[in-house]
Amino acid sequence: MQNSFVQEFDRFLQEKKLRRTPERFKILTEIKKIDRHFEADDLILHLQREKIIVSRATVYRTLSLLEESNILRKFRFDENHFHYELHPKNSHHAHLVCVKCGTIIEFDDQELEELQARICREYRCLPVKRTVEIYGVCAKCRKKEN
Amino acid sequence: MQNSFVQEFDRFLQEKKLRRTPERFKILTEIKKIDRHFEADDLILHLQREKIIVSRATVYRTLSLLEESNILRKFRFDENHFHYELHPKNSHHAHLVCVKCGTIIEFDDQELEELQARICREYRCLPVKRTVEIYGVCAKCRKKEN
DNA sequence: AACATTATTGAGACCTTATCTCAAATTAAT
DNA sequence: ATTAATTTGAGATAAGGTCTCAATAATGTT
Ligand SMILES: [Zn+2]
Ligand SMILES: [Zn+2]
Ligand SMILES: [Zn+2]
Ligand SMILES: [Zn+2]
Repeated sequence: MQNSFVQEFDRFLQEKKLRRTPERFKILTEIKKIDRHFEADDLILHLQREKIIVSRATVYRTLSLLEESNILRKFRFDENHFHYELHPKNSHHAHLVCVKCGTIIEFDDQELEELQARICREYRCLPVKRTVEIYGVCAKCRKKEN
Repeated sequence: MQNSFVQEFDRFLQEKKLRRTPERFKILTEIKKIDRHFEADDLILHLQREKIIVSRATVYRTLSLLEESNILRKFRFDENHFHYELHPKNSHHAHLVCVKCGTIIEFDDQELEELQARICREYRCLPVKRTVEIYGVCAKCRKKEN
């Protein structure tokens, strides 16, 4: 089941007549080892630590491909870099982000599914995706403050 | 009523013991002339056209102050620059963004108010703000495609 | 009004993140 | 093995925004 990402990527590359290079698979394999949300820099560090030598350009290019193939989801919180996460199929979710410590809590957003559908119907818009982020001070940080 | 933004900013600056410089007010005045959403670059262009000479650094610094004083709201859509808009008090709204032409449609998100409250209660989180963006292909762009 | 104090400004350097360029290396088809 | 087309890596470049610091200007005090 974890490995299905590799198969999926493989299929994607074949379909698009792109090449199945070792670099691409090494990167995906490393991503699987990282916990849910990560940034490009995290990934580059992980690769370096594992002595997997891949250029920064290739990392970014592969991230794009993984996004295109719906294996990764790309997010932007209030910072100026992106976050990525392995895309759990069929499971849209939204984020609760602590403005103090940066902790990201995920929550299910079934009712947002309906909101999106309704709004798009109303404006005759073809829905593509959505981002829903709530920012606040998490329980831990609130304790610390008091 | 439009002018209340200036008064509000004035009050904010006084309270924070910041200085009420001509630059700051010229920038806010220019912002009021721009339609709803704008980017820093838009603003800088507008100022140049009106021969209002203010440095880029000051524009950015003033934008921060205006955000801090809740006169502006700062957004990031899927691009890598920010959007700003005059913050219509008490009127939260969310955005529907066309992925083809970039058109931004605003919609009311009263029901998201409740979602935010509920989620924050659940995670004992103190809500600060939220961003809700739906991306899709707008009616116009869909027509063009067919 | 002049002074002292402190904040603000502007010009350009700098930073971060990400993308682009192009020659060299690799893949995959024949 | 040969060939054609894609991919890679190193470093240049771009975009967007922030920082630095000397010069300037606002405010409070006399
Ligand atoms: Zn926190
Ligand atoms: Zn997530
Ligand atoms: Zn459109
Ligand atoms: Zn808006």
